[in-house]
Amino acid sequence: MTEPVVAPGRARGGRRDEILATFTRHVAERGYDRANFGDVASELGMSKGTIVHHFGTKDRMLAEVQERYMRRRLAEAHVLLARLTAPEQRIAAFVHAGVRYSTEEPATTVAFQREVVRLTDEPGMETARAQRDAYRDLVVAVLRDGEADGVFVPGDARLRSLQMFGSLHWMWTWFDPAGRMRAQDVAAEFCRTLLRGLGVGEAAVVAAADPDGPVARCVAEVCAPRP
Amino acid sequence: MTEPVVAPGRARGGRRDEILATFTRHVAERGYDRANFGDVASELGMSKGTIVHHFGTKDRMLAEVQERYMRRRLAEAHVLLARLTAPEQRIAAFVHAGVRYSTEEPATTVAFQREVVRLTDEPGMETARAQRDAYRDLVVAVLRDGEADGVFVPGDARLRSLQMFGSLHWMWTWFDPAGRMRAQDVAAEFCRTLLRGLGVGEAAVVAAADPDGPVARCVAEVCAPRP
DNA sequence: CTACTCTGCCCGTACGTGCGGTCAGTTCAC
DNA sequence: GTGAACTGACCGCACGTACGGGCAGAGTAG
Repeated sequence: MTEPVVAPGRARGGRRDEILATFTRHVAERGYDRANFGDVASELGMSKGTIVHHFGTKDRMLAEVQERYMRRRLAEAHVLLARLTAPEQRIAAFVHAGVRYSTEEPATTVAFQREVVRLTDEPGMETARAQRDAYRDLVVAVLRDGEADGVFVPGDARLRSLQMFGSLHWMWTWFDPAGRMRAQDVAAEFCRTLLRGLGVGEAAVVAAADPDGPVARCVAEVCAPRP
Repeated sequence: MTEPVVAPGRARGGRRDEILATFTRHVAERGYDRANFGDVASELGMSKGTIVHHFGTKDRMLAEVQERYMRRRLAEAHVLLARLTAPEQRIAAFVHAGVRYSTEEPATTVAFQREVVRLTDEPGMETARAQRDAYRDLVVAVLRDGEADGVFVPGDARLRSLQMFGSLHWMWTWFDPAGRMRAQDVAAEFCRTLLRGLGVGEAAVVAAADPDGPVARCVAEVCAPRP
């Protein structure tokens, strides 16, 4: 699950990343409130104090998880937007990417989605909230552009983005990466229903949703686990 | 916010309902883990012991919240299915009803949606889980029927139901019943995108999604706050 | 090379607090 | 009398975090 970071013994940055990864997994499994330093520390064979030394408080640890996650997602989103230009392809890419994360980095994704609500009010989450809003704005802009181009039927772009994010963010409650259903097939089905719902023609829908099509391949390249 | 139940003093069933309502609101606002007996009790001007006397444990309180909520939703769903027969109308009714709850009973709805995940594993939640599954099965059945009738384009009915529930269950993170946006308009937009995505013809889509149309009116009657 | 110091990583413990739940006992309606 | 509603004091525990110190490696003066 957690790849060996650098080498045994003293790794660059110490065990900081290791702590963060384990904490993330615990948040994913039990939620933030029930995740605690003691369990993380004992699982890693270290002291609670070590965690405090590296991160200070629990809040900040969660904030760091969220910020790291959103930073990667934002970076990838910009690359995808640069490579794909058709509105329906761009939307499809967001969906494929959103679903893909659930298998690629299940722990981080679930941890993020479980605790997004803390972005809205909790102090210290301003950065992560801004990142999340920026991401949503990217999607809204694509929906507006597509609408202006006549690719999507007129409608409320913000509501549509929320409808789309809802489907994706809810996945953590039912999707099992180890289950029978493949992530790509979920993405394809979601894409088809969504794009068709936006008024995209059937041929373009099928092409953009295809789990082996150009959009999905592009997403696979961009979102590949970093080397 | 909380309507005066019966009369001051000794109400039928004691203050049990009052406790449950306040607890529900606290769960909606802070989540289950951060909701505690002390705050509920002091807000109601009673002792913690009273709450324990009525409900035993915190788990059971949550279970009762979930079960009451799902019981009402299931009852209404059956009425709606009896009154509406066209697949696209039935799906639209589920969406309208789902959105409507967010304004009609914000506390209960948010409390339920925030903590649905506990239905999957936590013991003592079997009843609520069964109710939730039954509800989802109703939707899946409608999707399958519509598919068989040729109203919906072929696809994975279970995935589609999850896509739909995702959009609705996510609402608690962004929808503000007191905000500018009306629930009915959210429902209309969601309906339009979803039904169109299922392959329903444009005329039927517009009719079923109309916030003042027959489907919405039917839902309003059935889901009216009980007298 | 040696000795000394500085610094960042890490440990173990202890403290304070908040919370779920218990219990013995009181009040009150019937 | 009987039983339900209710109280308030109390317990035990889990958890976040503060704190003091240990230890190894880098830098530096001699």
